[in-house]
Amino acid sequence: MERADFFDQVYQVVRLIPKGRVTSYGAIANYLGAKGSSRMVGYAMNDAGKVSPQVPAHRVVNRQGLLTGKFHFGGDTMQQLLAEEGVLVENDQVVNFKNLYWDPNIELAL
DNA sequence: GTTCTGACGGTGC
DNA sequence: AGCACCGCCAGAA
Repeated sequence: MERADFFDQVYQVVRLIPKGRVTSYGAIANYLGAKGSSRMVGYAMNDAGKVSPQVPAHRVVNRQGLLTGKFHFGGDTMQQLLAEEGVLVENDQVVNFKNLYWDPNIELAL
């Protein structure tokens, strides 16, 4: 069995997020089949800064497109990283979120 | 071993 | 339309 731990699965998907795109915790959880356990996804992101390679958790936002975990990045790091990729963030919220939304269930077409 | 929290989401009121 | 509560699963105290 692959040690495809739930956390590891999350990292894989997040790393597949194309530059300039964002996704939601629920979308990832849903893709992993853990629909409803979106909290686990966010919790997994807690280790995103210690796993290798670093997981672009800055591309993962909540359903509202709000950078809920920006505080965990240590300030506005998350917002700046997104800005570097062309994702405008205003008021801790992704601009044109629905337009930049990247759904693994669709893009990865499982 | 038990209890609580946690970077969310959906439904109910 | 906005606010509140409950539910999912796993790790940490």
